Amino acid sequence: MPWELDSDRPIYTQLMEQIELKVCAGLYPPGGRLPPVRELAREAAVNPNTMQRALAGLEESGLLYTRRTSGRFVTENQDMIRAVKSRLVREHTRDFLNKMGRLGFTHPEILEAVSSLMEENKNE
Amino acid sequence: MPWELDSDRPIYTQLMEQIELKVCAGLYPPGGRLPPVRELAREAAVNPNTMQRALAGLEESGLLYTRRTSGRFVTENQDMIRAVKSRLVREHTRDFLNKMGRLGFTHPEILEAVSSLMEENKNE
DNA sequence: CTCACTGTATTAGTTAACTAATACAATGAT
DNA sequence: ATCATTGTATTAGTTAACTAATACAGTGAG
Repeated sequence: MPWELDSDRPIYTQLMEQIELKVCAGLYPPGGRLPPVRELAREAAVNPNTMQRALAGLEESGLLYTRRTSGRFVTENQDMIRAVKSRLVREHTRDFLNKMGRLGFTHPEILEAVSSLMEENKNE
Repeated sequence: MPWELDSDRPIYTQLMEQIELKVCAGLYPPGGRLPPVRELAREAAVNPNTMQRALAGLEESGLLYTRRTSGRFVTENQDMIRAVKSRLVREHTRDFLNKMGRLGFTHPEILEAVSSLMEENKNE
């Protein structure tokens, strides 16, 4: 299946986010090998150069590393992965609180809104 | 002060969001007149054409309307404004739950994360 | 009437993102 | 040794977003 890509932000940014997410979720386990650039690009329905750029970005941050001719791998450093995950949690939560706050919601009201939407989607 | 603009998404989209937000928050009250395009553009530190595009978008959705030579106004239809606000709340909450879910968080864990970040920022 | 102010339209130019099509070098299996 | 596979680099072309600089038309106050 093609990846969920939004047309209103740079593709390579979204690719970085999605790969980061897959690593945090354990879909690409620590030390594990990723599919080749060309295959990832095909999978995401994206030009290989774009995927290459996304991967290079994640490599810069240390989450991935390359063995020149044998493939690209997830870091074995589980602490780093945990740190990325924590960062994402904080960012998402902070952004959410910020957006709701700007809409005039108080903290208790926010909790209420979250709970009620959870109730609605209990089945998932 | 210049508006909070992110460089990784189209400016006019962000302008639309921010104006929408100001309307929902009552900063631009129902039926009220907005500042002229040129002034809004100056305020946001953006080219007038870009601001014009954003405003045209919001007009298309019905949230704003124009009296050709005397200015641009917020709709008097308070139900529409309430509807927009509800939509935003739902979208933000849904997105947040989705992101946290992908990171492997259960519903109780999400509530916990929100509460704890609220505690941290009680002062705001 | 005149003039400043309103929204709108047009034309041109810049830049970044993305696609496309290759080419190269290193490795490892056969 | 050969050859397919790996990541990487290069060059070119397209498109959308944004800026820039004007020009136009209607309105309302003086």
